[in-house]
Amino acid sequence: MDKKTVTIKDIARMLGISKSTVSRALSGRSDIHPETKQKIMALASELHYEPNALAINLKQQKTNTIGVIIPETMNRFFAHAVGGIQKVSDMAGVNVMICQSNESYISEKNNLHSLVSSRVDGLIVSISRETDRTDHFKPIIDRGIPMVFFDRICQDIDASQVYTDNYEIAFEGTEHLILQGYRRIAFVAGPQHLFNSRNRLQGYVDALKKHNLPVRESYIVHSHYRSDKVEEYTRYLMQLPQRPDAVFAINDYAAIEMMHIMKKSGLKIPDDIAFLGFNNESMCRFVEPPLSSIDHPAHDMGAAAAEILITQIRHQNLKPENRIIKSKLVIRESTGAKQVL
Amino acid sequence: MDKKTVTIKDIARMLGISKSTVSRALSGRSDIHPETKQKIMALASELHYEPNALAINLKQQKTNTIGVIIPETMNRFFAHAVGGIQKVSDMAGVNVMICQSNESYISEKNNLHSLVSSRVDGLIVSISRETDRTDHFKPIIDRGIPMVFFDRICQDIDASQVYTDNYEIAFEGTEHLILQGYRRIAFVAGPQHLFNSRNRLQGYVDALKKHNLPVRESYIVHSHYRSDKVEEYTRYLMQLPQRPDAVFAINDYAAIEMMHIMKKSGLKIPDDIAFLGFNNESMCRFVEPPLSSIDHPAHDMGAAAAEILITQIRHQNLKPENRIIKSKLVIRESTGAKQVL
DNA sequence: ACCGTTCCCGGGAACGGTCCCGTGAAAATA
DNA sequence: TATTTTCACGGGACCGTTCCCGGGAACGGT
Repeated sequence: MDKKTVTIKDIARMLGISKSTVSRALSGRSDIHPETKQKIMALASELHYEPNALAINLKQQKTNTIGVIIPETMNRFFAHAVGGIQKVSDMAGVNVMICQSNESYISEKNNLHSLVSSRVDGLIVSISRETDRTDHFKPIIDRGIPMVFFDRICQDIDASQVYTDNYEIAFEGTEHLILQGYRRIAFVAGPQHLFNSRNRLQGYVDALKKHNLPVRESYIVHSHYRSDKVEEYTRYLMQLPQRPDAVFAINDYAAIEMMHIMKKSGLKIPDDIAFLGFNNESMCRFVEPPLSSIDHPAHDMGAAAAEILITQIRHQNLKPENRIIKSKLVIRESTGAKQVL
Repeated sequence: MDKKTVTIKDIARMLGISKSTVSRALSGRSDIHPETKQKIMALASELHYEPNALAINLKQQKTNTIGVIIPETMNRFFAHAVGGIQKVSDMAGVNVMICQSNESYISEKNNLHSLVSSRVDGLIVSISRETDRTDHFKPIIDRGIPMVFFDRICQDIDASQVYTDNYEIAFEGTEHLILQGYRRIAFVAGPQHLFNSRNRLQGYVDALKKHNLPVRESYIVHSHYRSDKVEEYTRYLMQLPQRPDAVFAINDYAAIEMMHIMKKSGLKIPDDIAFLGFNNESMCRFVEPPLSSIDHPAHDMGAAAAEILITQIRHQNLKPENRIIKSKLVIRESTGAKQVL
């Protein structure tokens, strides 16, 4: 019934010894008589002693904790990336603090300050869709705090980056649609200040060019990653004079919802129109028809980011590393060959 | 290029004043000359001073942070619950540290100690599927640290609880199937040491009894929440001499995968067999046919848990509160009326 | 008997803040 | 002018640890 939390000093007092000795016993250092250690350990566990991490971290000048800032925890891609981060961190015995920016620049900045204030040993960041500058990261990197960006990276900054071969895979996906016989391929793009989105769009454009297909502005939809706009731009695409016969969407959610709307309007998939998504969410397998998608290695990216960060924390002054994780095109029925009329 | 992090003492030295004064300026207290304050603030922002949260929290004996332990961040239910927690916490200006137990008792215990060591002001917990005892929570509650359990709650402990009306909604769901004409209703149950799972199963059983239907053990599958067993028990149910004509599954993932397997085997849904899930995941709308489900108010539960916890932190010694959040049956085509032969 | 080691342990500064208390000067009041 | 009040700031203990340093006891070797 003692509301007071027990400290090392309490244990010392109760045992009539100094706090130095207690500290030695609890932190498993040498220079301690086995019997004394035994007594200390026994009392500590009896009193449910919990070391004060704040005091330890303050004294040690490190927290054994890494900070993670992602746009959204509810987004499956980031949830899986966090899974990868956690897995690697757990094995290395480091703690993880997760913050979400809710796709807001202000929140991202607040999270950043909060984590730095908590003296995390390093940071893993995937920037928000609003973030179009990097001045908030600069002073932190200058301070020597290791930092790794992943997926939504920041090119113009001197830090490690983990990302996928967006250009190549977008090219490959588009080419797949072309080879299946589709010619009027629409593209649902992400925010163009993001490195990823730009690269994906470029991959799409270049694949069209390679096959001498026209690049029509009207076929490129700017979704800004907003799920509440899907219906709007789906209707837009459907009522174009030359309706697209394929859609390459920035993520599976958009693709699935578009597919659903078009199906209800009587279009046959993949005969009338094909769909290709991004992320390879588990539900791709279960929708009708199963959705082809780009397998975006979220878990591996998170794991890679954590690996790089932890080695950078352990070995000072390593130079930034860029690591590219390969994506994979997963073909299902939604991009089955176009019906030849 | 100064690797050293700047402290309050550095600022004091550079300005030729005492650290007390600097502290007063930065923490926005009174008793400070405006001009002095101005100078301090200017230098602080120039040097990118970041207060050391460890030192502050150590001195203040509180961290303004709550700890959250959930089984899995990748699980959409918990991801949404965390969303609710974050929302309420953000508005109240408190930080959130999230840990996942990976459905393991050991990890849960480690997370708990880690958070208590970090001196969180309170805890929100949803226990792992392995956790069948509560002795690790007791000493923490005795210490006076506020704690709120949600969804996967711990009945035999003197702490606040937030959960849904599992019994009632399972009853209602089962009754819905019966009223639609289904008679041989299988149930995919969760681990029976969990309060929720027991209540849901009981609701199912009582609904059958109310309508004078037999409760057959062979129709009750124990999934232990393991997604890798779905195919196995689906096959089991399909080859029963009296194949079920409806399945009430513990979650949507299981329901959707079962539906997929049965469809491939040529069964018609909902004519041959109906499906009812749990959680109302977004993909329920997009599968074929759309899956009826129980809308489990994840976000609201998280928000409620955070609300209760924060008021308990702010006002000492409140008595534990139990809050029940209502679930809702969402009817779609997968439980359309049974074909009358 | 003396000295060097080894083994345990205690004292106390330090980590970076907060906050109580004290104090000198200026301002207000008598 | 003398006294009180206000204002602005400094000194220093404290939060709970770690860790360096120093020292006494026991012990072995000469």
